[in-house]
Amino acid sequence: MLSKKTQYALKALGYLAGRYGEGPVLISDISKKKKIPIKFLETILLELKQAGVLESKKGKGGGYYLVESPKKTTLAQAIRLVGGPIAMLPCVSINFYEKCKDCDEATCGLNKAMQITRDATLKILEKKTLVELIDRADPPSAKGG
Amino acid sequence: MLSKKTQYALKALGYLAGRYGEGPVLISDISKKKKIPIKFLETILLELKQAGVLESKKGKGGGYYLVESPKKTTLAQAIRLVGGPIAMLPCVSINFYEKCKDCDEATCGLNKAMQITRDATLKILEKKTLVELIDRADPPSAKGG
DNA sequence: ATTAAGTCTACTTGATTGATAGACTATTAT
DNA sequence: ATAATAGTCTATCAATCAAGTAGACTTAAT
Repeated sequence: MLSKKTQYALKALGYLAGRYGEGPVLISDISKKKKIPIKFLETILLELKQAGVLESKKGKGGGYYLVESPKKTTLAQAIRLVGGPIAMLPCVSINFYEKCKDCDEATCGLNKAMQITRDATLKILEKKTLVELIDRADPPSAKGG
Repeated sequence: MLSKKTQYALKALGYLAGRYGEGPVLISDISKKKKIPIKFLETILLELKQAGVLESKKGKGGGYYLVESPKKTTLAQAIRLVGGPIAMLPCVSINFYEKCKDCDEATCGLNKAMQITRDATLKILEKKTLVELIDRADPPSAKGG
């Protein structure tokens, strides 16, 4: 299960993806539209900025925006930025690998099964991008309504 | 990430799968061979018994054993028994479904992406069984060593 | 200077995780 | 019967993490 934080991050990224190219978007705007507690959202966006996917501008006319086109960032990348591992076990994680303390990976059946699962998951999440997260009920340049 | 508890459960099930048909296996045996804290293991095995996959016998010659052949229980079932959902989001879970409070599933891109991921994961975990978890370095009827 | 808006530090609260202790109950063998 | 064996139940504990909140601080535009 993805944490609430990760879910919020993905929602926020999806919203910013829909506003890509329109300049900075207010935290408060994202918070309202995506129903994310604003203070919590602040810390998440900051983290995403420090990770390099977002940029920000302070002061009037400020806000957050995607550094690159939404199609450049995959869902796998996005999840890892805030949510950590995608694999189901540390001994099978690519980016957060940790050796199993008490078992031999060469002979461990669980390890093998989870590796196969991880590969299948990654195959999907590395193909999908932030573009997928743009809400169809939330058009790119909505002016009215 | 699977919790420690779930990992322990899968290891224990794998061990019992390798001993299937040999009668009851001591908790202390599983604990030693799989390096699982015995008191923690007790609660896990009890849970698995209450879920119906294990049976137990008290007193001398007692222990735990699989109710059915290991090939009858899939990894998906095993994980759900102790670890809860397999899906990455509640709104996409089959066995632990919860409606998204603040978004419409019909138009939510995240929902769609996670559904596809879930299907791919399940396709694997519903095909693999406890047989896969039998340790190749831990032969079914080891007498020596 | 004033206002707008992001940034940083520091909590708080509650739940979950991982683990342990000890008493209790059922079974087997003597 | 009784002792030994082995699972069962109740209770607890410390540590961590998740989720959310508060408020002071910095930067930029007008």
